Amino acid sequence: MTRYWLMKSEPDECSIDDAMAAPRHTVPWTGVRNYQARNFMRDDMQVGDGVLFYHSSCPEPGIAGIARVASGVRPDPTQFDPQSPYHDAASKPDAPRWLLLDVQAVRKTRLLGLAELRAEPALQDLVVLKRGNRLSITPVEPAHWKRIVDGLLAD
DNA sequence: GCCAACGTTGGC
DNA sequence: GCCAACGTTGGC
Repeated sequence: MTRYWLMKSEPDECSIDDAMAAPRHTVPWTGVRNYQARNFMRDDMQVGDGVLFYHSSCPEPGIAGIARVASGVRPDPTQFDPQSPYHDAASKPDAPRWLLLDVQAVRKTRLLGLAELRAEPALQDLVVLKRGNRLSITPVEPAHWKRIVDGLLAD
């Protein structure tokens, strides 16, 4: 249904450069530990959907690239790995709690920082700009996608 | 490091 | 089911 998404990644863990350097520019989106974000992946995201690749918890937070959804969901193996910071002892292999999908980077863009996004009147309702937003995956309205990809990033 | 905002947990 | 306590997120 929805065709566009914004996905947050901490660049220390997986930056747009890391994704572009990966085989087929594709990385497994590990570490989602929020039910709403998981349900987006499981129920709503489809191969080919557009993704705004967002860098969070870093010196320059903002949109750093364009990507696409490249697979359906499968269990996130890090939940079963005791060494992983994403380990979830309550999740059992026969009933995995957490899922991931593949994200394929399309291109790195100039950094569209938060201040620039907030300064754009057409983007006032972009979910990631809302106060207190903590969801790591959020839907993006087609008009917002167009404003960002065909507008701000088209220079 | 601070702190606002939010999700989760657990006692009742 | 309520809600206080707690942990986490994430910008600054």
